[in-house]
Amino acid sequence: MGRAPCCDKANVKRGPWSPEEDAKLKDYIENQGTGGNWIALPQKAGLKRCGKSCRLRWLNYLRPNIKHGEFSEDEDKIICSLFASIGSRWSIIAAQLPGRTDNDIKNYWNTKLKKKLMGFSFIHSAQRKPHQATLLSVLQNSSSSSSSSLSSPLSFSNSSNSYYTPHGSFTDSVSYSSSLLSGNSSASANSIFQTHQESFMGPMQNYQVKDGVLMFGSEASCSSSDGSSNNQINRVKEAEHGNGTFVQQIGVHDYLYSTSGVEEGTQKLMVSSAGSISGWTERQSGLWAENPLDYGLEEIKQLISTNNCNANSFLFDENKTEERVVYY
DNA sequence: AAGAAATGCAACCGCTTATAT
DNA sequence: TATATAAGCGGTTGCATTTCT
Repeated sequence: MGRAPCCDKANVKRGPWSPEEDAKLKDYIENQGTGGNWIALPQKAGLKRCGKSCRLRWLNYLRPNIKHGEFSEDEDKIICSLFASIGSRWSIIAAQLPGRTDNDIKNYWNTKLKKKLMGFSFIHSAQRKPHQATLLSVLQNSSSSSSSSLSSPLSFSNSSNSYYTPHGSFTDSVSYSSSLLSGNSSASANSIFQTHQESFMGPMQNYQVKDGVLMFGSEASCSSSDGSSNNQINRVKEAEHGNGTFVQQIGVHDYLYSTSGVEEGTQKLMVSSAGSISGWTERQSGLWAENPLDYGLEEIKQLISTNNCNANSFLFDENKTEERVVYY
């Protein structure tokens, strides 16, 4: 037996919202708030809508500071890089782009950004080896404007000995991740990561999935060759230390997290199966490979195609043969 | 100019997760 | 601890608009 529907679908209006409905919802929420109960809200606000529909309308369209319109190059970079690291976790990606909604980003990715990336690949595929085209260069070259420094909360680099380092507003997600890291595993995220692990070759060899945690780098290389010590890595433990910091134990190694920023050492990126991203200070050097997120275009393409592997909606429609000729 | 195809995006659906009881 | 319910989320759909033939 399935769960009860959230509303009586026969008695709720569906489809596009009218300006009058928008005004009613906006007025009500601005004056009364949501009251923490979306299900009851439409009746109170005098709307013949499902609570879920109201919530969606508010979050995606009516709430203040929503940014509509063109995405900037910096936003493109953030979206692509995060997609490459965590997949289609749109809400997490949206959290790094103030004013953007997950729905907006999802639509933008599906309709434009994917094509932008792949279109670049089409242009350059005859000029360079696939793995030489990093994500960064793709984005930079696909833009007429070249920005040397980014104002985004993420920094990017395609040089050696550099990292994709969460900082600035990204530290927000550290505290966010601390809750997610506590064992909520997402099957879909796991499967995505595992699929990626199988799919990625070359530059992406330097990460692995361990007990639901995607780990960039070459941790396996520090394990004993017989693999026995791998078992020690499998358990993730964490302990709150107050004042915004906590220590996470991954097998035999401890990592210090801080909501106030990374204090010392080398910043690293970890993505848990729940999709959280954390920067941390590595206490023990030599565990991780460099450039964990210096994704090549091929990896992005693989990722895109893997995410759509069972769908007719692969990046390019089967009927659109022009692009397919390039890649297959 | 008209019809077809492609595109973009708002909204819906249903599953998962979080929370209250 | 188990169960019920609401919220959150990502995938998908449907329709209006734009572009192509």
